[in-house]
Amino acid sequence: MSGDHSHNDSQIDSGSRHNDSHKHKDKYKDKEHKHKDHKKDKEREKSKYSNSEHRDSSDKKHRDKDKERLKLKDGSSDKQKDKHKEKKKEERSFDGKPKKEKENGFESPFIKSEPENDFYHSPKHEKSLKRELKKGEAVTDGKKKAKKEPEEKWKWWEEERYTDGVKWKFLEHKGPVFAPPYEPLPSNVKFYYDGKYMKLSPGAEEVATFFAKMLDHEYTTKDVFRKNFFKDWRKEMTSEEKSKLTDLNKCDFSEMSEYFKAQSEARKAMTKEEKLKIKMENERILQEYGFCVMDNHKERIANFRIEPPGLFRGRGDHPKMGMLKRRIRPEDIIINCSKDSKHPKPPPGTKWKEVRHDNKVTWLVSWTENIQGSIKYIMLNPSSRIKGEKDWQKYEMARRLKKCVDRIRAQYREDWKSKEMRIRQRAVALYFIDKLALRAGNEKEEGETADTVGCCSLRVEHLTLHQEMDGQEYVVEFDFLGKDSIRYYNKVPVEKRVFKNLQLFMEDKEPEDDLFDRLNTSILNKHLQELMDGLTAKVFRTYNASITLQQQLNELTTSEDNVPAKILSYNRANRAVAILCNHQRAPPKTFEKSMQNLQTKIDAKKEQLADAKRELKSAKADAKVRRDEKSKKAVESKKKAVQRIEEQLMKLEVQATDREENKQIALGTSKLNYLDPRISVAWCKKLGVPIEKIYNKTQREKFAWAIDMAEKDYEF
DNA sequence: GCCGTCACTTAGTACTACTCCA
DNA sequence: TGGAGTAGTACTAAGTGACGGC
Repeated sequence: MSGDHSHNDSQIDSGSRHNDSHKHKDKYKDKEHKHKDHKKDKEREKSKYSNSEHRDSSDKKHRDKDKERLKLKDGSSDKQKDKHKEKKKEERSFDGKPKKEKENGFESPFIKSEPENDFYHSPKHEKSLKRELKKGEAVTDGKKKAKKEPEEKWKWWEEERYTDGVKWKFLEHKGPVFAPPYEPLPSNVKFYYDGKYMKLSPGAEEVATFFAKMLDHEYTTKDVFRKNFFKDWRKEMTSEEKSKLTDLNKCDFSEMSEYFKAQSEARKAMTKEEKLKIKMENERILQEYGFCVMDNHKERIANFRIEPPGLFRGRGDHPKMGMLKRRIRPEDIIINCSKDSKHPKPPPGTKWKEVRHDNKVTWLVSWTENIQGSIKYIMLNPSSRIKGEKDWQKYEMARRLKKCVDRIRAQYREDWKSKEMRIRQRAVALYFIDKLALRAGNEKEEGETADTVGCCSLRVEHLTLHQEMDGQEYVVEFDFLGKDSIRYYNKVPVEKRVFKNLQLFMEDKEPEDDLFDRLNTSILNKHLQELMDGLTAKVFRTYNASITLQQQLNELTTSEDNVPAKILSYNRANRAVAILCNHQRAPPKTFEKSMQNLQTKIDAKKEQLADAKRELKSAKADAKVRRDEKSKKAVESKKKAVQRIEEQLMKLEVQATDREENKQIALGTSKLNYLDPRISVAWCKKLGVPIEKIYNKTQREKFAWAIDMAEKDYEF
């Protein structure tokens, strides 16, 4: 962590999703949130796609103990062979100099493309799928798979980038995949109202099945959920149904629920052949709809399926939980592609809402959802050029912050003393964002979402000031619900001046009043913009996460450690970041059981080790008496056995420690979104840890740019 | 300067497919 | 070989922040 950046373990221990209820703010207005139709069409129509256009610390106890243990054996065999090909010595800059103009012949290239496509489209691929299933070979990580990865990947990071907001010049795709139509229930699956069988109309039946599918979920017991569901369900009923079905409590969905459970079981029990058939069909759909062509390159689409209808499941105490998420039809869909591409066709007898050609945006398909009125998009996979460039840019921005963060910190410390309240508030808020990695905290429309806050939207009730606590002075106790209604709980000692300011901000205020009443994210970001070009509140999160990882890796790992020890340390560094960013998860349902199993394994291994040691001892004694070759060999083999078991035991123990420490912490979020991948790549290269130990296949694809460009001496 | 809209990133969870071990 | 446990993936909600109009 940077400088005084510390956080409290209590953050995780007590962290959980909470259902606080809060009073409403006056300033919120009760407005219908509706989106107007898009306006800039004319402008968009003007877009040109000419090719000639420019291309432009609680861990410490464990840590020491485990390290000691792991140091015992250095798996020198684990040392990675230096397989990295020679690369440019200089680190490439994001704004790197333009390379040679690339020729762009944007004729519809769905068919032609990289070698991998040929593979996927060939009968050979189908055969290989079948073979895999037959052999039970994994279509995941591992040696077998590694061979299949195409040799030549497009290195977009070595090419020139577009400027002036142009995202692409050619874009062709097949449009979205719609949710399958509703299949009515078989006649033997019945719905009962007030104990009596009732045949539902298809529309009402479909919505009823959404509820039935969730019957075992806690959601369906919540009043808000039930109320919203029933209200929306009634809208789908015939007038006759409406008059009869007036009380949700009298509705009996149990047969439906049983039917879906049985279906799910049947799916699990399918034969290999049936499963293969489904797999192949999915693969076919993926091949047809899962890729697009963007500027002569075939790119993977992230979410090409339209969200199916169902019941809205908000997070936390969401006022709209249970509402009906309606079915999206072609008439709701806006297609975005280039003029000169082969436009996707709507299903027979239907029309798209609109086909537009806006190359200033990255999305392929969009529609407006009915719950919040927000727009949903189909976009490209994280491994695509368009996402990768943005990611790279994000980390470059964070690195720029690194260069001026001292000046910014000095400035906000100075501002704590300002005569102006708004400046003091801004400075204290920025201090929290920097020190605690809090999110900016945009204002939210009341009644539309769960009551969650970020830094700028903190209320008086979210903080408790302690002049002294647990032997520390000026402690601020935070307790609020952040994004996704994840609880943020932390006790932080702050500087006296911050403490005094907070007292001032809270003076004469009610608990539900804003802590920073003279501040919002727009004001804060405008100020940050003045301090550094492009700086916003969220850059601090990226910066602090990445710098923390780098510092922790330096602190925790040495080249003498063996690979498992290094990985344990990496996970601990990753964990420090996850704690800083408050990335939590619900403990896995099977956690206790799996820990028990692991402990059983450890105990058995210990016994096995004791046995092996005894055998070694007796073999030694035997060899001493006999003094022949045979007994010498026996001693050697027993020694090896002991060694092998010790290694196995160590591995299990490391696994147990790692799992225990990860119980409530989600490492994935920070790894994927906050940690400059070049830090991890450089660390792997420097310490001889295979990159596969840190990043799985998907992650390696996302971070291909970093894996290719970062050398072992890379510094964030 | 405020507000609404839009585009895009970040987030946790549910489900599925795979691995490993008896 | 089958089942339990887990890692990986798909899904989609919930944030951030830019921008334009009034």
